[in-house]
Amino acid sequence: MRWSQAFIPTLRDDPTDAEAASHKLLVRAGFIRQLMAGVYTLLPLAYRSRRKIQQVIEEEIDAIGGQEFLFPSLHPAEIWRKTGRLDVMGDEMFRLVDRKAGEVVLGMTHEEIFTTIATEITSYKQLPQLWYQIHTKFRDEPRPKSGLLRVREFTMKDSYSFDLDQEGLDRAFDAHYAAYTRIFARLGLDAIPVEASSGAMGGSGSVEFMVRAEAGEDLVAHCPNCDYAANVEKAVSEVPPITDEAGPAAPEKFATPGVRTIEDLVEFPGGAAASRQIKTLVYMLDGEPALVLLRGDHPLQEQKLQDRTGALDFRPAHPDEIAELLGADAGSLGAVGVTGVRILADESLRGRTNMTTGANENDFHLRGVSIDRDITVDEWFDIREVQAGEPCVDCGEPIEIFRAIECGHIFKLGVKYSEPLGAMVLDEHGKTRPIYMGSYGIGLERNLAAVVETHFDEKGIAWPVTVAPYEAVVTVLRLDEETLETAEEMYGQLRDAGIDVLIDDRNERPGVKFNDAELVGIPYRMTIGPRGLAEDIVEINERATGVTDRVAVGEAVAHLVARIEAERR
RNA sequence: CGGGACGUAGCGCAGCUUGGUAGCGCGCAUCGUUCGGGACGAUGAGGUCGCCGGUUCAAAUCCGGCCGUCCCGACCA
Repeated sequence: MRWSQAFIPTLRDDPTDAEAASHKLLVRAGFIRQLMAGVYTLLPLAYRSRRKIQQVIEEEIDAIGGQEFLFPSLHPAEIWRKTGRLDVMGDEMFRLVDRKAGEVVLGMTHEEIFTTIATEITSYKQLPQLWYQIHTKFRDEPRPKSGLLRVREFTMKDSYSFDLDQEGLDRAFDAHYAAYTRIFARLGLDAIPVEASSGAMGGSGSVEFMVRAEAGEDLVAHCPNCDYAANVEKAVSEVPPITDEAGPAAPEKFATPGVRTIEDLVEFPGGAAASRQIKTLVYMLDGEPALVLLRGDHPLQEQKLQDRTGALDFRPAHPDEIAELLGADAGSLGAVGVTGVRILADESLRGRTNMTTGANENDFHLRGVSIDRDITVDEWFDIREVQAGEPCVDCGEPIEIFRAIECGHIFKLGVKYSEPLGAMVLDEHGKTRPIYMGSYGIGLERNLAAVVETHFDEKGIAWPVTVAPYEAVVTVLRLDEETLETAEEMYGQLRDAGIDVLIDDRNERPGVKFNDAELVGIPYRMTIGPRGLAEDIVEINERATGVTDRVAVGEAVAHLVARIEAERR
């Protein structure tokens, strides 16, 4: 490709509305343009990179036995109704009505649709099967952001495994785990597998592949010592035991004027340390109020609460709902003596005595509260969010918490979809059994953005060869006859050698060409100018390191081809 | 959904307080001089000032409504 003819609209300024590095750079370097909130056009450079990611994924999924399909994006709402997910997905699902008033949805994932085809599997002899596609997903995200990191229309590789039993599913899951590890490595991503919440997908277990990045929207708890890693939505840590005094025979009410927060009560004379307080939160779970109890210094992890309770509709209660329920405002709430309301408590409160909590009367608290004696806890859960520095459950070392991008997610689904949709087989004893399923997803554009998030500097993007839109650019410094002729010769030879190469034949000054090549992030630049040619040399510059080698004209192509091929993987 | 901000040329912005000819930088076009790290000069093209309505002799500017976009919190590849 000739740069003079290529549509590579680079910009001098960062777009104002971009925050994330990948967002700024992909716009500025001419890879993407926004069409509307969370919807982007991939310009030729981005499309080339995405195709390379796609190629890597196809190779690795094919290598574990994947068969590639292409499923529709338009789905009848009815299929989603059968598994109950028409409601679960809520407003995140794009819905439309066709001319015959039929309810139609746009696919946001494809468990139901793949399973519909899988009903044609009738015998255990046909198992296992591993099916996948690389296609568009639509999700009406409440808040698209950060360029390609979180969008409403995107490309996903989604695969689905079909096995006779749990052991088969485990094997398919492990095969994907290994394939994903290879995929991310080839893309130049340092992806950490972490335990994750399964959310709306359901099933028995899931692993997310997380890439550490400032622009990431997930928090990962990680132990640097033993490599324990989990999404904070799932992560656990040790809670050092606390020895309480027995306390009084019954709770004692005391006045706490103006005390509204845990911190206020810590400071208040006659108050209590945060670890000796009971925090009382009110949540509406599917329309029903529930008290949620935690230690004063422990934050609630809402995803855990949602996972444990299975609530679909889920929100903190409004102030008026709280007042009506408990007769006091947030800041003076407690669970002592409360009946007729579901009370959920975090495990760390078990057996605690002599605690302090709100009295359900504004400006009053109770001290000397013993959980078992004074509060009717209906359900005990692990619902607290782990904090950096807490001891690792496996080795006791302090855990760290960092931001990360979820680049892939693999799920053990079990029979959640096969049973309601009737994907059954006869086993070797002639018995009807539901197929065990897994599902496995990688968002292509998000991975593209994740590569940028981890491969850039002040000059622009620095693509790994495996994802770069072009592997090399031949930069022609002067368009005089001799220089141009040599450059064309090199360009032709590189193309013949199978290199994805651009020739920058624009009538621009060298600085413009250097800056554009560095902004776009092409891994190797062959610089050809009259000065070098006078000495029979060209320069080969590596974008990532900035290192420039002077190479004899006659050896330059072979030199560059060898380096690029070594990095293709 | 709750909170905050913004919408003026392809991109980045000023003008709005105090109503009266729509401006700057970059980019773009033509010509000339330049040419190993975003050149210089000359000439020029390009804007329904987000949309609808109101006030006014007159609205980018004042008022009302709507739409769009971004950012911060609750959701996911």
